[in-house]
Amino acid sequence: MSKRELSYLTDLQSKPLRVDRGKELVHEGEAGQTAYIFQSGWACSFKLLPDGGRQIISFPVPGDCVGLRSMLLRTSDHSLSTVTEATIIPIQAARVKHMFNEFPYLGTALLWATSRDEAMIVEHLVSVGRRNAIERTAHFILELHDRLELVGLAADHKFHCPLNQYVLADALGLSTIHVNRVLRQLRTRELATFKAHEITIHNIAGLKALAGYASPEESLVVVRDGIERDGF
Amino acid sequence: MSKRELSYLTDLQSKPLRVDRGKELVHEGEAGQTAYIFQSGWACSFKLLPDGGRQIISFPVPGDCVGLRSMLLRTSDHSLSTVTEATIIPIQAARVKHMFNEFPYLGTALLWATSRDEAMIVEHLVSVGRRNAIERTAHFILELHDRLELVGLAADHKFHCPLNQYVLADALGLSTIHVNRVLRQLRTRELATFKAHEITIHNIAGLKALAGYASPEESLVVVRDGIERDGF
DNA sequence: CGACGCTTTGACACAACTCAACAACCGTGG
DNA sequence: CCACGGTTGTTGAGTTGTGTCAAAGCGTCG
Repeated sequence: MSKRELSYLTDLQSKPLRVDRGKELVHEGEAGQTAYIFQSGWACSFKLLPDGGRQIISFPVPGDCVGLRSMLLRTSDHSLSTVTEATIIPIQAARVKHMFNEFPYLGTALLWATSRDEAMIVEHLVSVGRRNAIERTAHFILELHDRLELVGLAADHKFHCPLNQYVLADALGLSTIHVNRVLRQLRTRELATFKAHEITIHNIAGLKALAGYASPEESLVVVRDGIERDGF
Repeated sequence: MSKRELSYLTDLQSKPLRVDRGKELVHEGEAGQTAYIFQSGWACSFKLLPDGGRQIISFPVPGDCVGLRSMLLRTSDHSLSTVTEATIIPIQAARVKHMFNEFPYLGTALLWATSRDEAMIVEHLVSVGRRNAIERTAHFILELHDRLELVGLAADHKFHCPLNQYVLADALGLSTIHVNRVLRQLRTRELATFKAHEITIHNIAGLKALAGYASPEESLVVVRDGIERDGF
C-alpha cells in the first residue's frame, strides 16, 4: 500500500464513539448506513423472524470491522446490536465510496477480508445444520477462543465472554434452557466451564474431538475418511 | 465498463466444458483452483463432517458463477460437486489475477456480486437455525423459485428441479425420511408438489405465509412486529 | 427381466422444546 | 448495611419434532 493510501485510510476514521449496550447500530433494511470498527466491546449481527425469533449470524469482537461491504449495497441485510457497552469508530459511507474510486485496488483488498467473514458464516451454517447441541456449543467455544486469541483477548485457554444464555441460544439455534443443560454437560464432562462471563477450556483436545473442530491452520488437512454418501 | 474491460472479460472464458453429474469440481482445502460459470446443469457447494455428514451451502444454477472469490485466497473452504450433467465455462486463476491488477475496479464489482451470495447464505442460516422442518422446506422452495425465475427457468409457479430427497436433506439439515414426510405435508396441504423432478407451487401466498418469506423486492419492508426479546 | 436408485410407509427412540417454578446474583435505594 | 427488584441461571416434568431402523413400492435402464 502506498503512503497516500495509508494516510487516506487513517483519515477515514472518525473519533471513537462510546455506545451503550443493547444499542441497535444498524437496522435490517436500513439504507446508507455507516461502517464501524470495534475498538472495545462485543456486538452481534442478526435477523429477526415474523414470529419474534432471532438468529444471530456473528459476533463482532474488538478489532473487527462491520458493515463495510453493505455500504456498497443499497441496504443492509441484517441488523447489528451491541451486546456490551462499546467504543466504536464510525466510518462514513460517502468517504469510503470516494476511496473506492480513488484507490480501486482496495476493492480487492476488501474482497479478501470479507472472504474470511463468509467462511465463518459457512462454518456456522454447518454447525447449526449438522451438529447436535453439545457439538455445536463446543465448536462455538473453540471458534471464539481462536478468534480472541488472535487479538490477544484469550490466553491460557481462558477468555472473557459477555454473552448470556439467551444470546447464546439465538446464535446456536437452540432454546435458552437447552443451552443451559448443554453448558452443564460440558462442565460435568470437564471439557469447559462458562461462569461469571468467563469461559475456561479445561480439556481442549477433548473439546475439539467432540466438536469435530479443525483449527484454522489445520483446516487444510481435509477430513474425509471414506464414506461416500449416495446422492452427491 | 470500458470496451477494453469487456473484451478482456470475454477473453477470460475458455471453451464450454461438459462434465458428468456427481463430478467433484472443487475439493475442500484444494489450492489454486479455477472458477466456473454454469451454462447449464446444477451443482452444490458443501462441507463434509468427520462423521460422514454433509451440509450443503448453496446450489449454483445455470447463470451462476462460482469460486471467483476463493481464487484470491490460497484454498477453497468448501467443496463443489455437480448434481446433474452440466456445461461449465472454466476461468483460469492466473488470468483473473492479472485482470485484477489491470482493472482494479473489477475488485469492487466482484465485491458487490459476492455480497448477494453472502446474503443467501445468511438466509439459509436463519432457516436452519430458527425455522422448523416444514417452514424451512417451504422457504427453500420459494427461494429457488425466485432465483430460477430471474434467469427464465421458472414460469407459472413451476420449475424443473433435479435434486433428490437425499440432497434436499443435506441442504436443509434434516434426515431424508423427514424431508419425505414434509414434502408429503406440503402436498396434502395443497401448497406445493415435488414430483418427477418438477416443483409446482399451488398456493404461493399460503407457502409464503408458512415460510415467513420476504420476496427480494419486499425485503425492504422490515418484519419486526413488536416482541422485543429480553437479552439483545 | 432383474437390478438399482429413489421414494414412501410404519413403529419406535431420543433430542430438543415448552411450561412452570425456583435459586443465585447484582446493582439500587432506603 | 440490608432489603429489594430485576435479571440471569438452574431444575424438573411432560410434550413434540425429528431421527433411526427396517422394509416395501416404484421407475428406469441395461
